[in-house]
Amino acid sequence: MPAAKHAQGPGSDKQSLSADDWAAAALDAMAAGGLECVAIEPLARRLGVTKGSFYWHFANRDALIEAALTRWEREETDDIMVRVGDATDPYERVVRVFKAANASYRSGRLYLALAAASDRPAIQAAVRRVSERRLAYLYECYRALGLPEGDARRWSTFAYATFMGNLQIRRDVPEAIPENEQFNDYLRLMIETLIPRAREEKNQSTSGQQQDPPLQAVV
Amino acid sequence: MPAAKHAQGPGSDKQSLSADDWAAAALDAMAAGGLECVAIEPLARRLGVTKGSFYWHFANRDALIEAALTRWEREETDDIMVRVGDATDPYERVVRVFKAANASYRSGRLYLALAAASDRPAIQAAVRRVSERRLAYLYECYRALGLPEGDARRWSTFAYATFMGNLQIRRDVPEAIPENEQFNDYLRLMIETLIPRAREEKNQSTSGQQQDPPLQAVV
DNA sequence: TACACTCCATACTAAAGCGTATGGAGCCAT
DNA sequence: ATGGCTCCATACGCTTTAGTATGGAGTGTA
Repeated sequence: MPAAKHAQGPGSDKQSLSADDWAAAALDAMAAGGLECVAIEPLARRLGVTKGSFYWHFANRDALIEAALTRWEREETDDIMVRVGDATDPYERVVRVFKAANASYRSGRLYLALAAASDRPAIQAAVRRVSERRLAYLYECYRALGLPEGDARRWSTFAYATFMGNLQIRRDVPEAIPENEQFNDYLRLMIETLIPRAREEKNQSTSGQQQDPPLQAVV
Repeated sequence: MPAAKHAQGPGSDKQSLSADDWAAAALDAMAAGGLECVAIEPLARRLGVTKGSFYWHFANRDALIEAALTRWEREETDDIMVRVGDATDPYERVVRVFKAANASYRSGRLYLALAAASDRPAIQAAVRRVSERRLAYLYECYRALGLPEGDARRWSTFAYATFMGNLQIRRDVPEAIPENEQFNDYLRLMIETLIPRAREEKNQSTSGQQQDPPLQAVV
């Protein structure tokens, strides 16, 4: 199960855990059961080693959490870059962000688990940085769509809130989120409602869901 | 600090904790620091007693959590009833729900803390019931606004996602939520966007925030 | 006065988790 | 082959917490 890739060793790449393996395992445990599940001995059992391994790679539990947060922030940034890709059209960028936000289960659960650790300042700071980065990205998209500062600020916050709320609903009441074709209708409603340009160009009705070009499923 | 109201005792109402006092303290700890903060000895210290008191009122920690959940569900129901009040107009009802969702700090933190305890089936079930109840209420509001089933389903889920996301943003990135008059603009944008009747009757522009009747602040 | 009941304090056990100390197996160099 | 380095196992101590056992102060009742 462990990736077992050596970090600085030149030759040997057999069975030898790296610090990053521990960080990855910590994130997995975090996404599965929250911060309290990031315990050293259970993680060691999951990795097939004992505490002796952990305390060679890390000074203490906080160091592990720190490393996991660093890895998480990098994952999040890479994720956005990959999913948004090379889209230059701001409308297309927001659409892709929207689809991405509803696509990855693990990413959503991880964010919610980390954000719930409100008593850890380091975690709180990382969560804040990630959210601020996303909000700033959305804000720039709305600016590029031609909205003035105030409107862009409001629309981007509005849109981000809807992203986050969908994550929450999907975790807490999964059956409330439509599936398959129903989900496409739901996604289209949010996209058309939350991107002003879409509303201006495509229709002027209030529900508009039958004559628009279909969006392909994202899951 | 403890309310010290006797439950079944006829005469004495001096210093004597009831089970509900423990449940209330558990919810407070939950809202402040999550489920892991619901520990018996710390709670006892906060209440000015020892574990002996706790294990007289409850069989074990799970029983306390169960009682706290019951109290929470009742609080949530009462809260909605009180805040929505006697409004019969569905538009007004949704507006009030929206304002209420952004009004109570503690309620939002409590929901997020409970929903983060994904490893406790009892908590997960209570969170699901509360969310389903809110979603059903919103759905009926949108139905009363004249929307067909599919549209009402999508709009109510959309709106609820936005509620929840705003709670999350307010906890994780507080400065991202506008304040004072800026907040009123933000609130108005969401309300007008998320309630079809408002968009139909009031304006056809895309941002519309300067000539509408002002909404009073809710905080 | 004797008894019972309510509510809580104190003193334990057991388990889980963090952290430390130490040694040891494998490998590489000289 | 000897020493040194990397990575980990084992054993221990410490703290926190759940849970139990027991007794005791206060109050009411016969």
